[in-house]
Amino acid sequence: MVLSKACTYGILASLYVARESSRSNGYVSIGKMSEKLHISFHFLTKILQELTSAGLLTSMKGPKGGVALKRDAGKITLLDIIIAIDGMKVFTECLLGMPGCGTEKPCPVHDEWAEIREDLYETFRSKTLGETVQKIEELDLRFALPELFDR
Amino acid sequence: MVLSKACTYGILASLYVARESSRSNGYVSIGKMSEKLHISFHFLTKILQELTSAGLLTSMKGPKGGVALKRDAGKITLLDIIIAIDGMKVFTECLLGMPGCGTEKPCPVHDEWAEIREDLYETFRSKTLGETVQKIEELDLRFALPELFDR
DNA sequence: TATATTTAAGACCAAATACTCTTAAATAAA
DNA sequence: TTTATTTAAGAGTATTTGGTCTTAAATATA
Ligand code: SF4
Ligand code: SF4
Repeated sequence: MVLSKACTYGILASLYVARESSRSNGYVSIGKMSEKLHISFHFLTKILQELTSAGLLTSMKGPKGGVALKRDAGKITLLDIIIAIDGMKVFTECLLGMPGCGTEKPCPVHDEWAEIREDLYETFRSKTLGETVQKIEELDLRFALPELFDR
Repeated sequence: MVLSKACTYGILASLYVARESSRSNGYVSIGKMSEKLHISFHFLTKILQELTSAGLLTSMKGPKGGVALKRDAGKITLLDIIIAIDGMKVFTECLLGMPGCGTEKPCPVHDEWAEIREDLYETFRSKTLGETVQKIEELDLRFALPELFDR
């Protein structure tokens, strides 16, 4: 698996928050979100805390509390989320897991792997939450586990 | 990490076996191989057992025993090794870990991910152990952990 | 045939990841 | 100001992956 489970949940949740705030603006409840996305509340909370401390979300406690995007949805990319949760290693790690190996004395699959890694990076870097949510609405794409949130 | 540790070790070991048999033909000792590649003997043994039961290697017990390629090095691809150890899931799995999601109602990154996955598959499918070993010799590439085997 | 060598098999242990639970702190609203 | 609600923090548990160790079986060779 390229991304950790926590990271994929983080992406799905961020998209959910971006989508909700584009409608109702205000804080999005983690409890409600966890039900809609079918992700364990406590686990999701912890993941969102990472995004908050990374400066991508803000949170508020108490009734009507929850999380919200800190920047505009058009200014946060999927890459931002991934780096905050899994780190850059996703895009720098070696395919064959060799330490200290690089371009000077590469292994036989380095060139292809470096290119694929670059493609992945570019894919995430070029997608903002805003654009992605828009695409989801337009094309009726899915971004939740089995049952998509009702409406 | 795209490939499991076991899988990367399996690839490195297969290349080692292919390289050795191109010189000395006969069985390659797992003990010696584990020293040269700096991989734990017992762990390596277990991995090679998987490759043996997958029909990629043959083994022989006793003095002068070890493992050898079952088919010609030009007839075994890196993909064969990967499928034997990690399975096809490497190339079919969803980037966002969504179950039962496919092309009919895809998520916003499906197209890019499907293409990247396909590139990866093609990279491994197109590389035989034979060709790869040849490339290693010609270009003096590395395929062992820190210390490459001495000669 | 006896012995040393080597893989096979599987139990076992360790570390990382995934997930849960409890308690505390903040805050909105009654 | 009291209470209900909600996130924060961190301890605790489960599962998966990575790795070790022990014992058995095969076989070459002395
Ligand atoms: S050369 Fe191969 S082994 Fe080395 S970093 Fe690149 S992909 Fe990894
Ligand atoms: S559409 Fe997205 S979530 Fe669904 S299988 Fe493809 S990559 Fe995964």
